[in-house]
Amino acid sequence: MNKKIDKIVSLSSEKWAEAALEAMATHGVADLSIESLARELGVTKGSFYWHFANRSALIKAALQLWAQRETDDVLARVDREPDPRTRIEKIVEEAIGNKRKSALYLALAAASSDPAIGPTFQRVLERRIAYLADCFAAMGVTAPRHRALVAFSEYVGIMHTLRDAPDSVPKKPEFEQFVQVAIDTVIPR
Amino acid sequence: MNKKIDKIVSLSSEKWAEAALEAMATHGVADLSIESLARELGVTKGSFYWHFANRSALIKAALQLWAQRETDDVLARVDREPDPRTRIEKIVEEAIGNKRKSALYLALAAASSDPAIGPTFQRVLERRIAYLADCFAAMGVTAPRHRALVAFSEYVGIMHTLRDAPDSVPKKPEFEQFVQVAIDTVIPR
DNA sequence: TATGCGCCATACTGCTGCGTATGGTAAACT
DNA sequence: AGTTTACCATACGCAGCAGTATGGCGCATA
Repeated sequence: MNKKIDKIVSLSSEKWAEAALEAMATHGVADLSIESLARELGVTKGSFYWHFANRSALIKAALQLWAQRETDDVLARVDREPDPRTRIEKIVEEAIGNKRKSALYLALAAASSDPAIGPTFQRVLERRIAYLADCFAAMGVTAPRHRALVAFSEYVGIMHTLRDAPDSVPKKPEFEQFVQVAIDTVIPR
Repeated sequence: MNKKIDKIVSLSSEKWAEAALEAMATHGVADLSIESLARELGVTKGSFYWHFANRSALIKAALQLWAQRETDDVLARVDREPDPRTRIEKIVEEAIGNKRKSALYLALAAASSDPAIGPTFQRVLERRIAYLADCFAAMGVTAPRHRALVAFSEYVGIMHTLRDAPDSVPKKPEFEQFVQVAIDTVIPR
């Protein structure tokens, strides 16, 4: 019942959750196994089942960690920007550039039918879409909610295309033009 | 070495491939198991391993079947339309409306790291993107290839959003407006 | 110093699913 | 009629993984 002890426990379980996020980003949620995680962490299953009740609990904890870091932090950072249009551009840039974040997002999305993931994941999506809708509303565009849905879908789709058809996407110098076209289609002048 | 025998063999293996597509669309590629497929088909594994060498061969066959039906047939049907803009609209409508096709596409995409899927899947994507680019080029828009990438990504993203955040997408009457906004952002007036 | 507890290792059970080996059956062929 | 062949069932070995039971070690506290 000590404060110090609690901290140690949470840190250790967070270590498991972090490793789970890493594994899910690289191999997918379905291939996430306790024993392989333990091997990577240099421990055994005995450690895991002390910190978590079962596999589902680990996934929930990892998902919670992801929701906090990814959505809360990003939106808090972007929200310091006063201009709504610049805010959207910042989100797009942050999303497209980070390959690990994209892989993790797509891995979680692929497992959205999992009851341990679906509901929370859905809430995160709604939160992001609502934020985009607020940005569009602040810009005074028509049908901000619909535009937000389109913008978010386009962002997800670009991650998808970059992963599944990288050879079809132009490289370095031309890539910036492609991103610009994508932004221009979503954000009205 | 009879023609009739060959036909029977191919039909039987095609039956397996069809069932595999159905299972992948509903439960994902990772959860595709030979034994559960056999149960659904009312046979046992003995049948499967006579038609296919292993699980990977089944996935390849199913993927081949999907590539033919989905891409070849769709593009051939759409290509009868003379107006390029109408062609794109038809593709979008066909894509968004069909829930099963979307589920199957996203399931295959989620397993694109599988060597039995990745290369073929990538070629299909390039083919679709190239077709869209041709449509845009026929319309005389600027940067048709970039626009094609944006349009395809948006199409994939909408499937994603519909699956993972259905409550965030407007229903029946308002849904059409949303689709119209999506089309308007991609196709210039 | 003894005792409790946080943390982890070891060793097991049980299940699922891939692949194989082998036998059986019905129809086609000789 | 005998033989081949296409097709499928049965039975098995094997591996990976979830979850449990139990023991051990170090450190703090009493």
